[in-house]
Amino acid sequence: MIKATSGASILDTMVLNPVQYEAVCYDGGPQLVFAGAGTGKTRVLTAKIAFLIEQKKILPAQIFAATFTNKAAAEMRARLETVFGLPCQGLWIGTFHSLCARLLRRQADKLGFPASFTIYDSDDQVKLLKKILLQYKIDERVMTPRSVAGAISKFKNACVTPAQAAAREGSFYDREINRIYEAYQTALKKAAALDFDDLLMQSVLLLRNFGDVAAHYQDFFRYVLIDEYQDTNLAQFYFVKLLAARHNHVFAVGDDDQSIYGWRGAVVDNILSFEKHFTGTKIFTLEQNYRSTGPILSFANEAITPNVHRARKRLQATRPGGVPVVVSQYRDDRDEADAVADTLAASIAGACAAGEMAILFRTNAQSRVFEETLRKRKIAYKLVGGTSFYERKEIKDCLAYLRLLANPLDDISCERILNVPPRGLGEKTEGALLEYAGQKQKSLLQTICSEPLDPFGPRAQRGLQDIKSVFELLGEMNARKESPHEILNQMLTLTGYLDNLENDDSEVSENRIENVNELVNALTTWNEENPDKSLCDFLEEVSLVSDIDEWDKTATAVNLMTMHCAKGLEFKTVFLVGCEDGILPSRQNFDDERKIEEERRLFYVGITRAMNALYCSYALQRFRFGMVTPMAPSRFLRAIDQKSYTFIDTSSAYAPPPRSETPQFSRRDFAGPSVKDDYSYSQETVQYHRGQQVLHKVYGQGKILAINGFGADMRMTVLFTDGSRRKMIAKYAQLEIA
DNA sequence: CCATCACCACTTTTT
DNA sequence: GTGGTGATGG
Repeated sequence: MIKATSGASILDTMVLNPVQYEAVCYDGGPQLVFAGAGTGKTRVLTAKIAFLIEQKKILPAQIFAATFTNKAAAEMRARLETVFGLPCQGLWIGTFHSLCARLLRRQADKLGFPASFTIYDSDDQVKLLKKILLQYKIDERVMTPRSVAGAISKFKNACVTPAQAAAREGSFYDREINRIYEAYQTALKKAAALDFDDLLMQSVLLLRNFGDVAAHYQDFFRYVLIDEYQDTNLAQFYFVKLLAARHNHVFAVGDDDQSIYGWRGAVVDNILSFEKHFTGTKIFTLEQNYRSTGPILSFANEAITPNVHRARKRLQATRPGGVPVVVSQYRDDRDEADAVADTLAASIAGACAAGEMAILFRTNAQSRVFEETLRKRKIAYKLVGGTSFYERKEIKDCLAYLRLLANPLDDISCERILNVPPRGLGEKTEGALLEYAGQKQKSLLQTICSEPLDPFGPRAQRGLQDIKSVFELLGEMNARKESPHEILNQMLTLTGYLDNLENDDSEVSENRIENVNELVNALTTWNEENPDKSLCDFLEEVSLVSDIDEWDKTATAVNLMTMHCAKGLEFKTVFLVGCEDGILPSRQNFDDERKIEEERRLFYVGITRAMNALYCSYALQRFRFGMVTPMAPSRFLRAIDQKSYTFIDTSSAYAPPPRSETPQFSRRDFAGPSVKDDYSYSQETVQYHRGQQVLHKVYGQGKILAINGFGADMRMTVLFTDGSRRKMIAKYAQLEIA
């Protein structure tokens, strides 16, 4: 480590190693910084901005810096402002999506959108696609809204417009998709809405199709900085290429080994062939890892080595000492959770604060067992992600009102609130309203507010009149620039939304009331912090928050999140749970070696979050999809030399259960790489047939309704005498023939 | 029109 | 366990 010494500079206060320092101060054109996990990437990026503002005298407003999360952006800005005292007014720093939204709001008219356009999330997207599929009379079994959404997303991530898509050769299915894509884009435009992918694609189209706009921004933005470059997609690449065309100052930071977003269109090739696309590129490689101890790093290096598609590099440990990585085998998911809780409790009582520890898993569904166990043990935890606050029904309802107020063309939001709270506007009225609006060539809300309501029955008229007066009042408030939280409060009163929830005394609605109140609070706070921002700004922020943006590092609770979510974070102690084939790697990626490599990178990302202690674990069976399923240790673990970790098998610590309860598979001790893939099961098969009366030791007598598969994979549905119907795996169910 | 219940299919990761 | 959908009765 050396300290920068060129004159009195902010850089002097930042401890940078020689490569970091060189990367920060280099100013000879495009730069690519390969920054392995824990090598000080954020530090370099922050220092680079400081260098540009302080040394190169670049105006903050002329720097375009794309980060991976809003949180990272906010932290960097705060650091620059408060620690270094640099004015960052106008600095373009944020996620690609929010930066593009900012750009598009300013130039919306060029693309034929109002500046107040709405941002549709995947939920809205699916709703809109459902409507279109219905219109086109396409059977949902042939094409689901989700699959179409995926296809459209693919187009947009590669910046393929409907016209370009239509010009391509393709199967009947492809042509159908193209038709829907075009209809979908038309519908979005009519609703003055953009989806997530549009934010990127339309920004590219803006620069591509409007030479003067492009020239302006190309001239204006002197430097373009991109973090996590390995996770950019084609649209983002085009955008960067266009934006930096004039000054050619591109500063990209990333790590191909941490590319984990291929499934949503990211192209690792963006980083791997950066040099080819930006001539005169200088490459910097950061390999000094300051985060993890030696044992964790060797484990990480070993884990990622099998990947073929990567730029060769190896992280160097700088921290001395360290305890071995622990790999543990458990009987089932509950045992795994219990053991993790034990270790957590011991650590909290000892050396490590709860907030410094994290449980990382592959899928959100895995969080459940841990939540239950931790709650039982009274260990405070914080679940990051899952269904985020803003995706809850009641919150989306409230936001739909606000969105509709900001953009009366948004029919999806209007349909959402039409009968929420219930006001007698059911399916029939909705259909009639849709029809009527179509005739009048207006949006739903416009029709309700400005057309005679005579064609509707008296009941419907009353309901529609309700909506009309609500929006007239809210519209006036908005026009008087009253604060968004007052508008929300007024909405809740006028519509009786809260009253409606209060009348329903179920536990769910109690929770919902709390959530709505939380929304009011959030909006109030936001309003205080951003007195000059509008309702539109709030809605945009809400649409673009990511799960991790909500995360608070200082909280004194154990962190639970997916490995994807944990990217960019670090914890003193990390539990990598559910390291099982079928989960990590996911079964759905078994057939594709490239996807397996991405799963392996995810495993690598998980490992490299750990600073001092890493526990990897797997269970031999776990409760999934409503039944107990046998599991085998992850192939990623099996590929690591057993000398690189300490193995603990707690599954054999149990006293052998009575014979009738013993699962009928041979439980082999895990023995590192020497173990073969044959986690075989004994052939002690019983002949079952449909309609047979059987006896279960917990549920009692029942009848076999259906049998699927055979041998070790046999599953059956059994109807028990208590009326319950259960799916079970034959070899665990231990059914006796009655 | 609305609330309720039974049944279904689905659970990879997310801006 | 979830959540969405469809049939049924109030």
